[in-house]
Amino acid sequence: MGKPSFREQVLRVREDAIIVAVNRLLADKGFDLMTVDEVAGEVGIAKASLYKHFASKEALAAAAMVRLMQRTLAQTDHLSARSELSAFERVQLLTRWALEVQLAGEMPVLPSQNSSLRAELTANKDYLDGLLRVSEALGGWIVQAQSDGDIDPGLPPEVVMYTVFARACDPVPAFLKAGGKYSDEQIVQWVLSTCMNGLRRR
Amino acid sequence: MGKPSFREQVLRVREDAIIVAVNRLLADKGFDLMTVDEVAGEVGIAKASLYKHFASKEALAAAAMVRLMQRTLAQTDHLSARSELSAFERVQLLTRWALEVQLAGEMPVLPSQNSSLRAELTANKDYLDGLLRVSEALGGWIVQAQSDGDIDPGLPPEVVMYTVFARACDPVPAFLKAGGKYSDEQIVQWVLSTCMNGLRRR
DNA sequence: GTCTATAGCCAGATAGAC
DNA sequence: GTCTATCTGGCTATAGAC
Repeated sequence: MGKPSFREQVLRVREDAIIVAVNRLLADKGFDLMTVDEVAGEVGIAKASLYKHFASKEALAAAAMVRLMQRTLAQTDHLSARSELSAFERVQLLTRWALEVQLAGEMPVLPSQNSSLRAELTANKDYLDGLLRVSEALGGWIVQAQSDGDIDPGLPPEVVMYTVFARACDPVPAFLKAGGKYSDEQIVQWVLSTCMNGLRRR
Repeated sequence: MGKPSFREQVLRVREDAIIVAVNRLLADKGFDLMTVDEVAGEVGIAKASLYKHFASKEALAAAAMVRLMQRTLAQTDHLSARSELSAFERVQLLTRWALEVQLAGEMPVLPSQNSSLRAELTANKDYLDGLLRVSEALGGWIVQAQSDGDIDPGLPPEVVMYTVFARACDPVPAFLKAGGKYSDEQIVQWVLSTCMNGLRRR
């Protein structure tokens, strides 16, 4: 475990640039319409060079998803550290963050049906590890919010968790944004409140 | 406008079979992963014969969307005719119907980014007409439910409408179904209640 | 209108020189 | 590791016989 050489650092920076480009293209056009040529063009290297870093198009997408998981985990840790927040507020702020990322055009979206993609993700240890840790933190908040009386205790925690996760690919914000009539903040508030009010104890 | 000949009726039945197959495949794999060969195989005719009925893969998908719109419109008319229902109940029952169609694996889903597909749909008079009529009916119910005090009057009707439409492609039901722990009816109830409670006046 | 056979194209992946 | 040039496979769409 010696310190990375200068050459290794350059490589790392280039791979980061690739992943950022993939992330943006996935958010913009989705997996199927994104071509490897576009990724190479965006980064400014030849397609063959891309394949020296990542073995396949699926591997590119998986790398973007790993990055998303790391960002999500960082946000989760940040919210956990804010001791003044209730569990419900943590759930709400994580959902808000996801909506903001989506409206900023930085939320990669994958087709849930593609099996080769699923195989790549379920074989990716970094992705699974990040997903697990996010789920554990969010699941803990949900259970706490239910015992606090903020979230309906009649809902299984996993239903609440999926509902929150699903906000990351909710088509409503993009539709409202396309209409051009409302600010991003206004859109976030409406979608967030309708989501969270639906989970509240009645 | 003479009555259709036997030959024309046979053709019509065959085209219906094609559209049903396309609908199922779209629900199952989505537009990009669906191949025209699969459609032909499902119907049991040669691919070239398909192209005598529909000019392109996009036209196939558009036909499936027209069928969906017609089904939705029929459901809308049916709910309008039930005079014992409140506007809010009509909104709720239409949403429930969409969730049930989705869980039955009959909800075709198209990539919203694909531009050739968008062009095909926005050029299709039957589709646009159906969409308009559904929107008018649903929009009327929403405004009525707001003045009845059932739906939050602070939400623009279009926000409510998009939120309802979005249930048709909500990933949460499929996730819960994949878990295998709950019945379809239980899943529908949870997703429906969290959605509608989020729209309610508080 | 139905079929078989094939054209044409595009995108993922690779060969091989540097 | 980067490049140019190329291979390969699969998919949409069509030609042409019946």
